[in-house]
This record gives sequence, structure tokens and C-alpha cells, in this order.
Amino acid sequence: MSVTVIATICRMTRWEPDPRGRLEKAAMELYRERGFEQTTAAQIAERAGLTERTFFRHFADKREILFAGATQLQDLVVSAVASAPDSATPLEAAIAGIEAASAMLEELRGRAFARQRQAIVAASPELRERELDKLAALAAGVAGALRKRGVGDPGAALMGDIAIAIFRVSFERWVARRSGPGLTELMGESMAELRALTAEEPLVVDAPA
Amino acid sequence: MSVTVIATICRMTRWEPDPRGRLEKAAMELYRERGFEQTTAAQIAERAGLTERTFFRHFADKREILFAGATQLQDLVVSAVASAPDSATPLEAAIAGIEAASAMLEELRGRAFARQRQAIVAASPELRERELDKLAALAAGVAGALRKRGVGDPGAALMGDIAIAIFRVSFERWVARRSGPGLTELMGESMAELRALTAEEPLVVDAPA
DNA sequence: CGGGTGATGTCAGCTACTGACGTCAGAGTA
DNA sequence: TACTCTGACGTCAGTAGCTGACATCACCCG
Repeated sequence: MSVTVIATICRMTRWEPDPRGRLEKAAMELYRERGFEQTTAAQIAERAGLTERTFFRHFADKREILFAGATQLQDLVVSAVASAPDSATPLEAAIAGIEAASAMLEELRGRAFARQRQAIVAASPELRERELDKLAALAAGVAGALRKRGVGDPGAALMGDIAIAIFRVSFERWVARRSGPGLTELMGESMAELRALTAEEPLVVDAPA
Repeated sequence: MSVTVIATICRMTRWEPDPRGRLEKAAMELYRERGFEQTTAAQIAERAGLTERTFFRHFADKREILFAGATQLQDLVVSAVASAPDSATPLEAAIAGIEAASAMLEELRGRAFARQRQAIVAASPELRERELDKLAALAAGVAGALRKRGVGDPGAALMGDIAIAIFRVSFERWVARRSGPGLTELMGESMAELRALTAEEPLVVDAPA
């Protein structure tokens, strides 16, 4: 009822706008303040001026609220792989996909936001599991897009996993520092490592005498 | 009390032996019969002749009971990577790890068991998440073992992920059929694909005119 | 002005999981 | 034999994630 009163006073709208956004903001704040496990869905909803039931109408579960943009990222990656030039090798097409993701992450929210978010995720086993799930979906998306380009199995699936591995490793190095090389740049370095590690010729490791 | 009576009649032991094994068996049965989500922890415990509370003393959660052997598999993989010959390249050492895992899976339980288990896991999002978590732990284990061999970052992390990707892709192809090439053999094929896909020279894909 | 719609609130309920505490065989010890 | 201690389990009560059913009410459309 207090919500109705406020809404009536301020404007003629029944509820405050953008409930999803308010819930996301409240969740990020509380997860940072008290940790994911110590935060209840009811607390998030309360801070957003909503009820627990409404929380679960917007997000399938308590974890999902931190992965709201995952589907858009997935669509972006898939379409980037699909629209790579015909002359591109499977590896190049896959890399085009994760470079698109990289650009989106760097521009849309920035490194500082990614750092905060990653700290929350890293602190909770449940959230780490969910993140792996999203990355696996991304890998499957890349693999599917590669198959549409005529890449056969198991190569497509393998390439999808490899692309995501490069992305993951680079992303972790990127968020580990406040400044320094950009995500796209770090992905280039990881690519070079991949080439070196899978080369036919064994490399000489400088070993101590 | 009925438990006590039975135990007194049968033998002087207070409880039936191997509660963990009984719980695992009951869980596999019920997950197959009714599905993971439709099975409660209390039902599993009841079938095993135990209480729900005891279930959670043996397994951290309802998912974990399907991943009981994961830590042993992890130890096996890590020690296999560590004990690869000094002359082995990082890729070869990592492959030695997952080949050890492959041998263990083929011998210890067999393909039929793996098929049944995989069907259960594939049918439940929660279980798929947990599986990804175990695979990520495996990848991290391989990466750690590689670092001890002198492989630097981000190469070690990347190699760990790649090894697990090969393992995962091969495993999925292995359990997809009742007979045919063994897991180790399929891993060899996946390796060849990897080499082809990451080669410097672009391959010619036979494209329709 | 009346009815349909959609987003929300309210309430009741299930299940995963946990902490505290009681119980009792078996092992060790005198 | 008697005494204690420990470990594995049972019992009970409670929290929190999540869901279904139903009520409410601004808004839109005719």
C-alpha cells in the first residue's frame, strides 16, 4: 500500500519503472556488501521496493540475476561467427566471435564493472558453476555456428571449446588488473600461446641445470 | 528401532554395512526411474534404509552423489601429468593425464555404466552444471601440474582447458554409442582434429559451388 | 463507462539443507 | 567385569530457495 501511496503522490504510474534493473542493482550491492550466500532473495526484493515473489518472476533463480546479459552476449558471438568472411578458417571464425564478445564487454560496462562482478562470482561456488554453464553455452553456440559454416564434428565442438578457453583465460587476466593491455590484446597473446603449444615441433623449455 | 531389531536378528552389527554405496545405488535407480528433479533426498535415503539427515552427512548435496569418484579421477589425472617423461611437450603431458582418466573410466565401470550415468546428467540442468564444475576442476588440476613442470601462464591454463575439451568431446562420442572405437582411440582422433584446426596453413574446405 | 490485460502483492506449501542433541554398539582400558 | 569414549546414525526444529493459486488495480481499448 505504501507503494501505491508513493506512486499516487509522485505520478499516476502504479509502480516505479524498471523493476528488473532495480533488482539487478540491489543484488549487486548486497552481494558485494554481505556476500552471495548471506543475501536472501527477500532482502534483494526489499531493497528494490518489491516482493520476493516478484524477484522470482523476473529471474529464474538467485544466481541468474548476475547473468542477465548472457543471452545477448551469446547472440552477438553466434552472429559474429556466422558473419565471418568465407575465407576465414574455423579458428579465425571462432576468434571473430569472441573478439566481438570482448569488444562488447570492454565498451558496454568497462573493466571496473567486470572486476566487481568477477569478484562476486569467484567468491561463490554456486556462482562459479553458473558461470561455467554460461561459458559452455557460449562454446556450444560457437560450435553450432561453425557447423553451419560446414565444419564437421568433432572439430566444431572442439573449436568451440578452444575459443571459449582462450576467451576465459584472457578475461581472467584482464580483470585481474586495473589497467594494462585490453581484453582484445590479451586474446591475441593467448592465441600465440595456443599456436606455440599445439605446434608439431616441441619447444625447448629453458630448464635450470 | 526396526533397524535395530533387524540388525540384532541378522548379526550383532548395529547398522547394515556400506551406507554410502547403498545411497549411491538407490540414487542412481531413482534418478533413472523418476528423474533427478522428481526424486527427493528423503526417498533416496528411505530406499537405502537410512534417513534424509544421514544422506546429507555422506554427500554435500543432492547432486554430489553422482560425482562420488571425481576426486580420485582428479588425483589420477594430476599424477599422470606430473609423471610424464621430462621429454614430453606440455600437450603430450596433458594428454597423458586424460589418457589415464580414459583408461580408468573404460576399465573401472565400463561404457554401459557411463552411458546410464550420462543420460541422467544430460537430462538435468543442475547436474550438467555440476559436471561442468568437475571438468573445470580437472582442467585446473592439469594446469597446476603443468606449471610444476615449468610451463608458464597463460599457456598452462590454456593447455588444461584444451586437454579437457579433447576429453569431453571424445567422452561424449564414446557414450553416444553402445559399441565401436574405445575412448582412448576417440581421443586420438580428436587430437588429430585439434592439430588440423590450429595449423598455420588454412585447410581447404570442400564448399559447394 | 465497462471489460480485458499485465504486472504485482499475498498466502500457503514443498523441498534442499543445517544445527543441536539424543542414542547406542564397539573399542579401549583398568 | 565395569567404565568411558567415540563414531555413526536418528530425531527434531528451523531457514531459505522456489512455486502455484488467487486477488488487486492502473492502464488500455472499445
